[in-house]
Amino acid sequence: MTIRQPREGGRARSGGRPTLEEVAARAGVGRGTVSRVINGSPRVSETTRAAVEAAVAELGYVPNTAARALAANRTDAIALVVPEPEGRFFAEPYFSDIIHGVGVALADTEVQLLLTFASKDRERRRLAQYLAAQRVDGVLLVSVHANDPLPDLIDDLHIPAVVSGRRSATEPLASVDTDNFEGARAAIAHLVERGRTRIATITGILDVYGAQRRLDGYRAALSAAGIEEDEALVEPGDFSEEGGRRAMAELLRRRPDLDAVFAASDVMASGARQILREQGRRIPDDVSLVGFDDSAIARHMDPPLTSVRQPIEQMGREMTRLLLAEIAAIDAHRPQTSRLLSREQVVLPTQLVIRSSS
Amino acid sequence: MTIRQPREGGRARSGGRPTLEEVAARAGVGRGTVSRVINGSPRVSETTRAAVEAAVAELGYVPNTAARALAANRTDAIALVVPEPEGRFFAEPYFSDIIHGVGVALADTEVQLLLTFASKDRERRRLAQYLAAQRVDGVLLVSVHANDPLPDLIDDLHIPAVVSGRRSATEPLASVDTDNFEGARAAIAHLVERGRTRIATITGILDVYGAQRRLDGYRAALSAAGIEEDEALVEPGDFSEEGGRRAMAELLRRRPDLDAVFAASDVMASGARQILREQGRRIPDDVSLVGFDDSAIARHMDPPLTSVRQPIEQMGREMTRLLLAEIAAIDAHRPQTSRLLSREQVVLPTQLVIRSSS
DNA sequence: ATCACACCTGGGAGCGCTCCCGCCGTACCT
DNA sequence: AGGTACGGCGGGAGCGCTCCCAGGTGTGAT
Repeated sequence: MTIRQPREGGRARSGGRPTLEEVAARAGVGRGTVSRVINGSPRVSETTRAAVEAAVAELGYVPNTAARALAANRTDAIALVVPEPEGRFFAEPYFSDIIHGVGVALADTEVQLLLTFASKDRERRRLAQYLAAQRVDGVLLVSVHANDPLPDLIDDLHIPAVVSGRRSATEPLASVDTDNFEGARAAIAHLVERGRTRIATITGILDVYGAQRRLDGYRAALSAAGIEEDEALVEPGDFSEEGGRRAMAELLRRRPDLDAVFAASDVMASGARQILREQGRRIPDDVSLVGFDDSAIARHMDPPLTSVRQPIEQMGREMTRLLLAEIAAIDAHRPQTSRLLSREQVVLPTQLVIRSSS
Repeated sequence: MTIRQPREGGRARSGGRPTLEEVAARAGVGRGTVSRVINGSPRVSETTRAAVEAAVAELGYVPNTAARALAANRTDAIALVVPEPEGRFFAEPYFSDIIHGVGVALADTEVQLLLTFASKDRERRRLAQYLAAQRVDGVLLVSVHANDPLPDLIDDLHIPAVVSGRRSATEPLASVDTDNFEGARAAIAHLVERGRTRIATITGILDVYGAQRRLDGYRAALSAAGIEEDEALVEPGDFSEEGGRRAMAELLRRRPDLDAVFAASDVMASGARQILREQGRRIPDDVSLVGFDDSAIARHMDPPLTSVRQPIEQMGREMTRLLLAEIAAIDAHRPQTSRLLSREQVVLPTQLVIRSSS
């Protein structure tokens, strides 16, 4: 007969960290009780709780997340998935604000945020694997294009998810979006009020639903003002500065008499401004310029840019709130209960910030 | 006698994902064999391997990371800890490049990168908890100040860690750094060569070791050139644009006759340039300007900025390489083996990129 | 034909936790 | 006094995996 040696508690790295059982022994209680204290269950007497807490403090006990995840089937982590290359991620203040909002919403929870990039196809596949391996309880998806298969894939995996910016009018996932239509409409109405009549627009990438909605708002406002549409005044951009320059040059070529430009992003407005300057147009005397996002660029532009503010940080907060709610809902569900997830669609208002460019 | 119902496989969320056991049954082999195949062990016959792989594919099996982490005591994840507020993180191209390098080094591993911010004290504590909970196998620390307790804390936890930028000449942790001294020395030597003699410097935050080294290099180069030191030509900045402006103004006030400025970062150089312009100094005719980092700012400045390039992406790669090596080393160690971690110190060379500002 | 040895393989034990069943004791009712 | 709740608690079972031992099978040497 062979006596098996106990396995030496995993790898050397475990470094002899205390376990639940050790805390229980120290406090003179059972494992279950310690677990209840750790998880804040009310079904523990005050005295016992105090004893356990003392033992936890003395031993410097920290629950092992892997064990907890395995036993409870939850990870207390959510992922923010960015389907863009790192470069763009860092370039756009948008992401910084979103993350900040998420951070705020997570501040008084125990939930950890993971950042994941998934621009290339290979990374996509890895991400799918990652999610299937149940490493997170839910997913926040930002900057999703209309034809991106990722959201549906995530949905198929039955992983709670919230997207920022609907992909279409009938977004099947829970989403948080800003009122792009109304924001654009207000911007144009403002230009009309200023007496502008030949108002051009540089659109975003139109397979992004929000960009499409901004264009819709532009059109609606013109028609409401009784101004006839003119396709020569609409030029697609790609949300980049270079795209803004290109589109602006093209618009000026086609309609040298334009008297206002609505760019679907501040970055594009900045590009447009360069071209206007180069061609000797004064802003706002000759041409009014309005952007979208109200980013730092808008405030620092010369002249300061009128822009449509999106409450991006709030979007981050809302997304997180929705996601945590979805996760909680699933947790509460027993299999027999019918699955009526909210799939809430939140639309946040925009606000026109008027500066001297218009 | 009561028959206990089996526990229904955790929560509803588990969504009936296949387990190792199910794959084993399907392939007609034992658990151990499937595990070996999944982990690429060579001790499996070709036929068996094929059968298992088929079963894995059919069932769409993905190993559960929590279970694996618990059993093997490793998570296959590392954390990049940024002890700065999100804002600065996004503002500095530095981080973007580091992350890119890390991504490259991780590309053909199964290791996942987590991004963590820990600027405020509260976040620090949470981070410590997080790390103690063994959620990552190791930590990359960037942008560490000399007096930051975080690294030592992490070291006490016996978690493998690599810092970017030593905190002192005798950094106890493994580290990757650039040769700040030599970079600064070369920049000054270049200015001397250009015939400049009254060379000022705007330093970084001097409790950052790298900033101190740049100042040391500045001094060494001057003394090597036989130029007498003049403390009126040294003004501390804080790595910000505003700090650069402030320091430049102060330098011009004290020494209106200066003929060159070496700024310890491109951002500060950009601030300095504004003040030089405002005061009517021509660059480089009246004053030569040199920066540090060779960031995008340097290339886009008017005139383009001479700057010391740091191989930041390579730093990210090196850091990751060191960290993975440390983790592997610990993994291989049995407790009885003495702990001789390398604690390697890598110093990467810098390169002076000469443009028209000098 | 026998033995030694390699190579594969199955499955027990255990990682540290959560969940839940059922026991114990006390307080309250009849 | 006995019965009945109920809050508090202990500990068994199990989450899905890895590790490792022992056993089986096949090969080549004796």
